[in-house]
Amino acid sequence: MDTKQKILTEAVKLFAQEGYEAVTVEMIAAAVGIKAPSLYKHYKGKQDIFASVLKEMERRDAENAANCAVPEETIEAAPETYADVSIDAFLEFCKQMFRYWTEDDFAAAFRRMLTVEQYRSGERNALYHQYLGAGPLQYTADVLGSKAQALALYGPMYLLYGVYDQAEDKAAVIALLEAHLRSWQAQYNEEIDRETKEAE
Amino acid sequence: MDTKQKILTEAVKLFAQEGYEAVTVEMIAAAVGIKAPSLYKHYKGKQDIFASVLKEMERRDAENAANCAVPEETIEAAPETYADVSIDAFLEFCKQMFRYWTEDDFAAAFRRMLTVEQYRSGERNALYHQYLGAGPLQYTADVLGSKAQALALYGPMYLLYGVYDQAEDKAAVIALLEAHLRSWQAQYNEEIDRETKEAE
DNA sequence: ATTGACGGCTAATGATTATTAGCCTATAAT
DNA sequence: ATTATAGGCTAATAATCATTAGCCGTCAAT
Repeated sequence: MDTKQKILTEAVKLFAQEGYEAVTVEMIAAAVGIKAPSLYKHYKGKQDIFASVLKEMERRDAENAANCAVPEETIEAAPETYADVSIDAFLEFCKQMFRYWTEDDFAAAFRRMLTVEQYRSGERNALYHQYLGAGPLQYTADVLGSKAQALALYGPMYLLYGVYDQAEDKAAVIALLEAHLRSWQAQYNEEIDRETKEAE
Repeated sequence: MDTKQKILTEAVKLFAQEGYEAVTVEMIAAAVGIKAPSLYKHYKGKQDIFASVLKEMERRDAENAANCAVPEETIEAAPETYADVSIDAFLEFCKQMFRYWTEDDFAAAFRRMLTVEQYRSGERNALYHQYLGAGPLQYTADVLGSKAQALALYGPMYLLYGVYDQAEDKAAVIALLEAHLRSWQAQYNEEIDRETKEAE
């Protein structure tokens, strides 16, 4: 029972580090602590393990999304009065997402796996962008109502994923993220002010 | 003569799309238009081809850097008077770099290759960050004298690499990049003003 | 007690693949 | 003219790998 799950968690780590083709079923089996043929008692083959990793991430992502208060109708519903508090909530959501994709072992490995597999097929490219690239960027743009502001907010976060991965001091990267979110908000507020004045 | 070079340009494209392990020497040979054993008249083997791709990029990068007016002592030398024109020059340099890493076929393929190979060894990870990750970020921070500003400037550019790769309308991404550079500069100028006033 | 399924193992198989051996042609240099 | 080299080819080799066949112990349910 436990073995079937462990195969997925070890496989995603190996796929992330080596890439799908470079990982042998023997490597996965060794990481789990069994022999290669035993894997076939749980999955139909290597492809099936990969597909199951995708399914497992889908499951975990839904689970995680349920735990985060996703701000749905923030700006559109109340652009004036509640803008500040809504933006605060959205930035908190951004921070939670960042921590999820870096600190959760499975999610972090999955992110790296998609990164190294993204160019191998249109399907994988779509998944990469859905989870990590154009997807979050578009979502942020929808929330903020501005593509340029979305780029200014999410771009640095996206870069920090890679910085986090290789950083010795992980806490320092989180601090850098928080500093970014604060300074983005300051700049955002100034632009809102400017637009409000221009509207007069 | 031409064959030896073509092997590198076809190999880097394949390595980018499939990853090193997933590429067979036969695939490279087919892309070049010869049979696999003929590759060994030019290179010692697959590893040697990969190593030669790295060397070739090093050569091209130096060549490209020579063509770009790299602003060395911009801010440090003249923080007050020439700050604006220096920043302009640096932003132009950023744009040139972005175009190089997206529009130059070899550089774009090399960037994707490093992206998918970055986790396979410490050496490759170091190369990835030198060319694309922490390296440019650090350089930008040195030029601007601010890590936060470097993140705000380079983060979105880094994200746009991925957006560019999958975009149907490449010109629109370049336009997005230019809009980003302009709005970053506006925000940067405001922060400089604020700091100047606080200093009084 | 027996049975059957679950999950491990070893051994075998067939495909793929990097690399080498050895051959042939054209062309440039002596 | 001859010769040597560069650069292509086919055929062979040895290794690696995914997958299958078939065996065995454990343990829960009948």
